[in-house]
Amino acid sequence: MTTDNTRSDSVDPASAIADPIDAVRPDDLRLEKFLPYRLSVLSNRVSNAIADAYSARFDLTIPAWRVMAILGRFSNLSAADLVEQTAMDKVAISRAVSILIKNDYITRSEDLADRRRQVLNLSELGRDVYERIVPLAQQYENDLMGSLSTDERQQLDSIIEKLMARAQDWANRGLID
Amino acid sequence: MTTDNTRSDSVDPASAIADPIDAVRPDDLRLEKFLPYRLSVLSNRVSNAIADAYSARFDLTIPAWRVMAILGRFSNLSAADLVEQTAMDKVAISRAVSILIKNDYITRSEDLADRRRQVLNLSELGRDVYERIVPLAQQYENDLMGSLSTDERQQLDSIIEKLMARAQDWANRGLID
DNA sequence: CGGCAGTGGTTACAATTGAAACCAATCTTA
DNA sequence: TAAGATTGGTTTCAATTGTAACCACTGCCG
Repeated sequence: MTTDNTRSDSVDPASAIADPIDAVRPDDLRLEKFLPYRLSVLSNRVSNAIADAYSARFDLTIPAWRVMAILGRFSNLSAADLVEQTAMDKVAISRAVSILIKNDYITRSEDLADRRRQVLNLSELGRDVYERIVPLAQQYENDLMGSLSTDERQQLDSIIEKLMARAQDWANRGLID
Repeated sequence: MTTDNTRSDSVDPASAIADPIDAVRPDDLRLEKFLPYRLSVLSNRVSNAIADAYSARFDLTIPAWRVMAILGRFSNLSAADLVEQTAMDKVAISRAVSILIKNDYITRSEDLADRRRQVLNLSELGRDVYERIVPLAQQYENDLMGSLSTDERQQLDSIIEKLMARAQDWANRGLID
């Protein structure tokens, strides 16, 4: 029996004549309007759909795909470079790289100048796969963007930048308190 | 040595005089412009910041907080009702509920009409905590929204709805192929 | 009624993720 | 050039999450 909570059980009798709008707790939080919640649901839906597509077609996880996406554009990167470019942490990179090597999608070679570093590149097979994934990814992107007007696409772009910057502040300066 | 991949190694000599713009592979994918990636990074940053705040102050995970947020507004819900309202699956709900009960934030009672169902409500303690979390959540929301103009807030709202609907389509109709 | 399909919810187990410890190589500085 | 600090990357172990199987109960149909 889903019932709205009214204030009836906690309201002070003296204010019982208050405006009816008060019948809904003024500072309840509507989860479905709460931005962090909505972002999370949206992002999960999108990511899950795409993850399914990649794994079905190429046996790739999203982290592994991200690494491929970067290595498709830039060559001779180290794992640390990938950390910079992907917003993933080094453990995730390490795991993605080891999967990709097992699949022969990328190659790893020592950096003779600094023997801690490993130099990563797409293999030929990896390049082939990359060239087949990119259109698929773009198809998803286009399909999403297709639900927006040209104006909305620009708006979204700039809105995301602003929100990202704000959330980044939180991480840097410490949280709101 | 981070080097841009140019087409120099794969370009056909006959087209070497092509427009210089062609020096960047035309169908590379720029991860940092790719909407699913950006959504994921943004959502994770926001969620992590908030999760830290909730867990530090109230020992609550995000799933548990979502359950509280719903129970703060609606009473006498079953776990199945929560599934409907939160976009979480029933296992996640079950786990969140058991944590909340352990914390004495919610109460669980049998539904005599249907003995499979459990009726969930905030406890008094839970209501107190709820009333302290809501302002915190709103502070995060306001802080995020504070980086946007009034117009942008409306735009974002409608853009999210559209993207959500599209992503929902993917889940329903099966993926793009 | 008796059987069986469907619902509400939990449990068990595997896969994924995160944090910290760790190893190896390099850099710094005395 | 030896000692400690730093960097690059992997491993280990615990916590979180996802999937499937499961149990208990209800509701339907013969």
